[in-house]
Amino acid sequence: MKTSERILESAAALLDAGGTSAVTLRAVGQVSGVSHNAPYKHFVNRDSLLAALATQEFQKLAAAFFAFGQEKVQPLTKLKRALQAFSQYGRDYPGRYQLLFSDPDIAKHEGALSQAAMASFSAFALLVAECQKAGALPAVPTPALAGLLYASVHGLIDLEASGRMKTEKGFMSVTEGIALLLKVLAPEKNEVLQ
Amino acid sequence: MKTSERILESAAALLDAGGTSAVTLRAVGQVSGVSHNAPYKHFVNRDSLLAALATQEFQKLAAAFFAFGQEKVQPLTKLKRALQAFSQYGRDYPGRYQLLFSDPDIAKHEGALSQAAMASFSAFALLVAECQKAGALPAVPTPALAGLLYASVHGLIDLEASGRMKTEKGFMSVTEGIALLLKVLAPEKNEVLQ
DNA sequence: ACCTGAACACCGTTCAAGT
DNA sequence: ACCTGAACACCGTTCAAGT
Repeated sequence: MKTSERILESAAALLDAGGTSAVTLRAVGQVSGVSHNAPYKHFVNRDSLLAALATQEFQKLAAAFFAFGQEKVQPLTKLKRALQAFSQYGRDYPGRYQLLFSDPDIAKHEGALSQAAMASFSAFALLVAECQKAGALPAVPTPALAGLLYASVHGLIDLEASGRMKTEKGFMSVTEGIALLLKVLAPEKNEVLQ
Repeated sequence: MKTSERILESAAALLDAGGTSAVTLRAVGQVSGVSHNAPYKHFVNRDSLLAALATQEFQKLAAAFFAFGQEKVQPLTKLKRALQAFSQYGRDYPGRYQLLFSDPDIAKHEGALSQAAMASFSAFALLVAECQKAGALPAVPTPALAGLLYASVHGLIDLEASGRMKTEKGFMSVTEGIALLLKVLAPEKNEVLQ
């Protein structure tokens, strides 16, 4: 395994274990079995290392969305599975999820990272478009509908993780939120919601 | 003006100008006209200073939501104004917004901060409940519906800021997203959407 | 080509001392 | 009670040197 791959792997592990502040070049070096500035031989600096990691993760996400599109099931089932996998990713890899979707420094990057992020959203939008064609989602502009779904699920994941939706009376889970959203979005409510 | 207030004000300014990493105690001290460790006389450490700032901001947000509830207009108009103000806050004070809703270290805090965050969401949920009573929103459980709305708007703000919803074909604005969500949520679609 | 170790500037935090 | 300045450990980054 190449050193650069080991460095990315170490960074991902540290990120999920202790958040972005735990990803110090010294810790990355130690976990990877190299010195604290060996990473500079593979990435221009710490920020660039994190950007490379984010790019890789966005590519995985796009591939996962694409794979759901290939399954031989109803379009709405594909979309539900994709949404489920999306929220599961946020739960399993909170550090990486935060890096991809809520890190302002990472968000500034153009080029490969931005391209990979766009590709992820485009792959997701394809699933939405397919549902619309099948009449399972309303015939509004696809980018708007896909954006709303993407944003809502992200918001649910983010707020669930931060506990910002708790009240005295109750709170909301990501799964419930997605179910409610799909329910209100269904053109024929009684048919789609079992 | 008390030193502790000046410190919080300086921290807020630095936060919006350069993100959380720009809020160093040395910079806060300099902007406040005190030494780099005077903050320790008012807050136990840097994290606690940021938590105090977040608490203050959540209280402002809760007060703003409450104020919209007092206006003499239709319930749905109150809600729309509140959502509009919410997204405007995210645009005007990106650093503070990120601190309140997407900072994992801040999210861990219990006590006053957690209480203030819950109070903000509760105040928002009241506006949603009023819309439901007036028949302007569906009669599903209020925490679920309020949570979905809160999460969706947060997701739209967050993804718009990070540019994660762009595609080759188009992208989505917060305002459009809110409008679309309220449109699909309206029980009598034709009536509510003008 | 890839890596190491020393060095530098910066930061959070602690501590002794000042009014 | 409130503040300051020195000091310490840690971090990103640079640089000269090693294979």
